[in-house]
Amino acid sequence: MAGMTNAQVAQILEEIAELIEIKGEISFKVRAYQRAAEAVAGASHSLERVREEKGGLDSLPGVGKSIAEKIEELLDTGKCSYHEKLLAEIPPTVLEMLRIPGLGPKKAKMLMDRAKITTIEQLEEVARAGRLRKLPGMGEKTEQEILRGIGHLREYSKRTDLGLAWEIAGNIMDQLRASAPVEQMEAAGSLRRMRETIGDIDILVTSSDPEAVMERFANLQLSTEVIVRGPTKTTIRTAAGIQADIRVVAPESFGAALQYFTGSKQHNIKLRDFGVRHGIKLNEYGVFRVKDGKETRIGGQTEEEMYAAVGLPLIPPEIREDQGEIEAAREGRLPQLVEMSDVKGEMHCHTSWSDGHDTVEAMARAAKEAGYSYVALTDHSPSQTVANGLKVDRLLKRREEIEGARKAVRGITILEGTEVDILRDGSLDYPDEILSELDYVVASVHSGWKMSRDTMTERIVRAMENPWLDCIAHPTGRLIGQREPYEVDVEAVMLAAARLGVAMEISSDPVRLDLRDVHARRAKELGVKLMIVTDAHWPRSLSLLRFGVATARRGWIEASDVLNCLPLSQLRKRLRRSKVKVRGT
DNA sequence: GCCGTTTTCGGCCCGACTGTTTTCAGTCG
Repeated sequence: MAGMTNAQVAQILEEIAELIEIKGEISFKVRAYQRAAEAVAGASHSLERVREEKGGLDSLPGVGKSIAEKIEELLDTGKCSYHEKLLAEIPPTVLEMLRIPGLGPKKAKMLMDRAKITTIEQLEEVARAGRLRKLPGMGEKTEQEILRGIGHLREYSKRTDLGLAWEIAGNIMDQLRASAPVEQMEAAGSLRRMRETIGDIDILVTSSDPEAVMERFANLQLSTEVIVRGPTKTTIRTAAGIQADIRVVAPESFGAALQYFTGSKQHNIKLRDFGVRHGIKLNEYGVFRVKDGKETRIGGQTEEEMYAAVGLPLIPPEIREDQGEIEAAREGRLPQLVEMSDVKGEMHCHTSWSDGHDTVEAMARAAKEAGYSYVALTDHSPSQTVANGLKVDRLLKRREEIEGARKAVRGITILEGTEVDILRDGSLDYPDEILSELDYVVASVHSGWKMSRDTMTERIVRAMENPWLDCIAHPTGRLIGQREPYEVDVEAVMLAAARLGVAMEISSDPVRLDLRDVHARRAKELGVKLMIVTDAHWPRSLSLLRFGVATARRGWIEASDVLNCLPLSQLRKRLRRSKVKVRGT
């Protein structure tokens, strides 16, 4: 049993694409592997399940006979002989060289063939010696660009998390609005789709004076380097490392450009392909009817026009990932995605009784100001000594304070909750009689991360069998860019949640986003109800909700799938504990 | 290598910018 994850298989397919691109295979073959890699990475089932139960591997879009065979080999043996054969010709260090901005497959091949350069270190040495410029297609500027690119790669090799990218983009747009002649302005790209990490920030504007906008953008305070400076496009590197692009487009093309630059690439390819079949051409300037070789412009000012031209309703940016959204739009079954305003209460936050930074009353007031009608205070349980977890005596003292706050803060219901630890053996960190007295119990793993996959899965499922457990918090424990998820069979946990009526969280913290988008989508299929929460440790973190809602939207989640979109009375009836009480009394 | 409302063969999205070029290839999104 090789036990490869979808992500691992996707990475190998992606590597095959890069390797054959360096070899000089036709671009369509390269794209076929890239497309297959994306389909695998975005699949909502494990590849094993797709193979056994879901119509076979070649049912994935972009996966045919040949690639399906390679995936089978990977699943069965953990290796792919084609991949290994390619790696014997092109060392993996050459793939690392492709990460250098401005260095693509063609130059990599030339470097390998003409100068025996196969590592970043060799490349750096040759460039520093001023010998790179003597190679064909290279010059002094390319040499410098490559040296800069190597430096940058070392400094900032990772994508930026959604939270930071959102902040920087907001900052840039605020400054431009205040000091440049911009009219319409929107961030496009993966930021608009709210992906969990962002490669770079894309901003689109309309302006009567593009040059002034370019100039202002290039000179923003957070710009550390101007990488491209054209009449309608400028790219800067920001102090945080992430690059930002701005493009000025004509007002009549704003919708077309926004659609185009929002992507995803695969969504756009499919949409264009769909357009071509209807005699419609879409590009970043507009949408055109093509007849007898002549093009007539029929729209482009708004995104709605772009989609309408091919007979589709507007598809929300978060689901433009070529994961069935175009087909759904065509058949009139696009989901009505959950919105911020649908969320009626916060169901996971902390106070200064454990590791939060503010009092019960302050958190309640903050939740009320955020527009909520209820808030569950879920401080940690005793095992979380580092987080000042509450032993039973302090839990009871907190209860008194909550009762006081209920009188002091009107207009919001304060729920007495806990985030109880799931101990190593799967038991919970409070006795049942205590858990039964609370309004709400969310449980999570905070210790013993390095268990085997099976043991961890059993541990969590066992915890869920406790009838007082209402919800599982941040189910995979990952911290994006900092800590890998613990080994756990998410599918098995979700199946247990469906069986037992336990809800699962989407944690909105942009470092967590856990459950992630594809898991949320699968949870919905299985009938698992979700909670979108912030896990706030101080009042201002309540605003992180937007990232959790975005993640839910990326998972095709509707308000009816989310328990804390319900009014409190209905929420209470849907909590797992309500069923215990009915049976028990 | 994949795919099918024109197709089981012959297509496959397309434009901007840059650098190194004497007219265009490579990279990027």
